Amino acid sequence: MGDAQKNGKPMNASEKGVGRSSRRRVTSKDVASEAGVSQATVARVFSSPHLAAPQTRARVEAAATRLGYVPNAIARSLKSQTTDIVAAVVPAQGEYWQSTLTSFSRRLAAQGRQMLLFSFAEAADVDSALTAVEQYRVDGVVLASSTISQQQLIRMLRPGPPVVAFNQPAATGVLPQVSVDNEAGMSDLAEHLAGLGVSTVLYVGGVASASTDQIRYRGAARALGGHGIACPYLEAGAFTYDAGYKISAQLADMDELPEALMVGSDEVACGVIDGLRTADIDVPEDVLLTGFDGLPQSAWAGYDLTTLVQPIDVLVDEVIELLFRQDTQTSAMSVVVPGSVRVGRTTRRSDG
Amino acid sequence: MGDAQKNGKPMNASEKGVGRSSRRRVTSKDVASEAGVSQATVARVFSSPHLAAPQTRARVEAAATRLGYVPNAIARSLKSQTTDIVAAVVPAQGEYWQSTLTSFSRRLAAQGRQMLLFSFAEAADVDSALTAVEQYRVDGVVLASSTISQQQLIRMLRPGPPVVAFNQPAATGVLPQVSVDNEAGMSDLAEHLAGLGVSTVLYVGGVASASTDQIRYRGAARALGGHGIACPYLEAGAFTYDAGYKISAQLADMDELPEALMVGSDEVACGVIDGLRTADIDVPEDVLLTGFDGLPQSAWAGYDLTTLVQPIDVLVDEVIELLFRQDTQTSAMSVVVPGSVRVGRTTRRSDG
DNA sequence: TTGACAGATGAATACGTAGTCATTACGGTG
DNA sequence: CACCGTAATGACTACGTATTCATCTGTCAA
Repeated sequence: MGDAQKNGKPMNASEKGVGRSSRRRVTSKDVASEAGVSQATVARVFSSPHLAAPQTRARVEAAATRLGYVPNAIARSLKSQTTDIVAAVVPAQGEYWQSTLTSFSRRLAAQGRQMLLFSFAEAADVDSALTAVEQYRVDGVVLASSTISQQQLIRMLRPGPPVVAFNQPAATGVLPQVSVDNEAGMSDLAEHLAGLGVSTVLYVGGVASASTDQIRYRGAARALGGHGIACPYLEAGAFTYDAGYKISAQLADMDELPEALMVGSDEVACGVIDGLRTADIDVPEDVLLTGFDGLPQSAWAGYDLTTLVQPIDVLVDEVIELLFRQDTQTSAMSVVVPGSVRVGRTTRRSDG
Repeated sequence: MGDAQKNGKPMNASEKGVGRSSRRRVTSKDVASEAGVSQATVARVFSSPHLAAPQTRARVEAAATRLGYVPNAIARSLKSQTTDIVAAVVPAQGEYWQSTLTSFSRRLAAQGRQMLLFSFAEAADVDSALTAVEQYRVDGVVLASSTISQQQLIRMLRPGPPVVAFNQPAATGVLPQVSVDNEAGMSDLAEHLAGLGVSTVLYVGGVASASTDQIRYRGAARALGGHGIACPYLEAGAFTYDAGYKISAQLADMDELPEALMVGSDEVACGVIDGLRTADIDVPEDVLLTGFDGLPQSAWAGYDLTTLVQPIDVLVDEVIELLFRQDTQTSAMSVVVPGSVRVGRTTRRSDG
C-alpha cells in the first residue's frame, strides 16, 4: 500500500481491473514501472545483464517474476534482425527424414534456436513452402529432399538467409551442401558382397531421377565392375516400403535370382524382404541383400539389414556449422561425410 | 535521371552503392517509392487488396516484383499480434509422434499457418521448451507426450495462446484435450481376443505411470474381466522397440505362456515379436498378440499386427479446430475419437 | 452551382524491444 | 580541489508493418 501512495499518478489504463485477470501480455514497460526503472534498463537486464547494476538487476527480475513477464521474441527479432529460427523444408513421407528432423530440432534447441517446420507432400507444395520461408526472416534454411528441383534451389539464392542442402547431391555447386558419401558407401557395401564371393548382383533403386539414387548406383556399379561383376538397375518407383514390396513380385518372377540384391534404401529393402518372403524366397538363404541409410528399423531383429549407417548427428552438425559460419565463402561448398557399413543377418548365409 | 533531380535531397545511406547488390532486404517503403505511392498503400495492396484501386494495385505489384519484395512476417506479427505459427511440443523419440508431426504440419500449411517444432529428449527439457514457446507469441500450442507433468501443464494456463493436449488423457479437466478412445480401443481388441476363445492374457505396458498406458490397461482388464479372464500387467519400461525386445526375455522364461499378449503400443509389440522369435516362440502360432496405434510399420508384412488404428488425420483436425474455435469455452473440453481395430496375422492361428 | 458522399490515398502512429547517445554520479589521480 | 574516466541509467529512436484518421478527388442528386 505504501508503494501505491508513493506513486502520485492515478491508476493508468494498463492497471485497470484487478490486473491479474487481464489478458494483455506484460511488456518490458510494465516491468519498468513496477520496478521503478526505465524500459531501457529492463531490456538490458534481459539481453545484456552485465550492463546493469546487480542491485538493479535483482529488483527488475523480482518485478518481472511478480508480473509474469516474458520477453517478446517477435519484437526482439524485428529490432535485432535475427530470429533464432531455422526453417526446415522436408518431405512429409519417408522414415528417413523423420528421424533426421528430431536430431536437427534437438541440436538447434541446444543452441537456443528453434525450428520452423515445412513439410510438403507434393513437389508442387515446395513453392508455397519456400514462399512462407521467405516471409519469416529465418536465420537459416535447410533444404532436405531429393525431389526439389534445380529451379527451386536457385530461387533460394536471392539475397536472404544462408541455405544448406541436406543429402541432396544435385545441389552441389549451386548451394552449400552436406551429405553422406553415397558413392563410397554403396561401394563399400559392394566390396563387402564381392568379398563374400558373390558373382551376380541386381541393384534395386528408388527413384531413378533422384540424384542420391544415381550416385549410389554408380558406387555399386563401379565397385562391382572392378571385380568383373555386372550390376543391372531396377527401379522400385519410390523410396517407400510399399514400392519395395511391390517390386519384389518382379524379382520373384525372374528366371534366375541374382546372388545378391543391393537396395537403394533401407525402407525399400524392408519391403523387398517382406515381399520376397510371400513368394517363399528367403533372405539371406536364397538371396543376399544390402540396404542404405541405417534407419532404426533396419536394426530391428526382424530385418537386421546389412546396410550403410549414416552418421546423422554428424551430418546435422555439419549443416548447422555451415549455416552459421561467417568467415569463409560457403556458396559452393560441399561437405561429404563417410558412413559406415553395418553387417547384419541379410548377408550372412548359414552355410557360408 | 529525371527522378534523381526531382528529389532535391542528396542520396541517403540506404541508397549507397549500386543498390542491386545490397544485402539489405527490400521493404514496403522501397516498393512505395519505386511505385510512386505511400507505404500505407503498399501495405494495403498486400494485406487488403480490395481497398486499393485496381490500377494502383497493378503498379504496386509490378514494383514489388521488380524489387523482389517479400512482406516481413515478423513485422506483421508485431503489429497484428498474430503470428500464424503453432508450436508443437513433441518427444524426440517414438515412431508414433513422428508420424503425427507431418500430418500436423501439412494441415497447418493448408491454413497458411506454420509449425514451430520443439522436440525434447528428457522430461527436463520440456521446461526450456515451454519457455521458448512463451517467447514466440505463437497462436496456439500443441502439447504431445504422456510424460509432461501436471505441473508443466498448469504452467501453460497463464494468459497466453490457446493450448491443446494431444493424446494425453492426464490433461483432462486441466487443458482442452484430444485423444483416441484408448479405453474403448483396447477394450475392442480384448473383445476380439475373447471372441477367439482366448482364456489367458498378459498385458505388456510401456510406462506404467503414463496415463495412456493406465487407461489402455483399464480397457483391457475391464473387457476381459467381463469374460472372467484375468489380465496381469507387465511393464516394458518405455514405449520403444528395444523395451519390447528386452521384456520378451522375461516372457520366454515364464513357466507357461499366456494364450495372448496385449501390448500397449505397436512399437513395443514389434520388439516383443522379434524378441520372442529369438527364443523360438512364434507369433501367432505359440502366442497371439495385439498392438496399439496403427503405425505404418505395424502394417508391414513382416509384422502385420492386429492393432487399434488411430485416425491421426481426424485427431489432428480436432486439435486444430479446438485451438482456433472462438465461440465456446474450451478450457476443460475433452474430445475423444474412436479408433478402429485392424485384424492382422498376429491373431490368426493357422489351425484356428 | 452546391452539398453530400463514397472511393482512394497519404501522414502519422503503435506494436515491444535493443541499442545509441547523453546525462549523472562516483572514485581515483595529479 | 579540479579533472577525468568509468559505471549506471534514462530519453529517444529504429526495426517494418497495419491501421486510424484526415485529406482529396470526382460523381451524383438536389
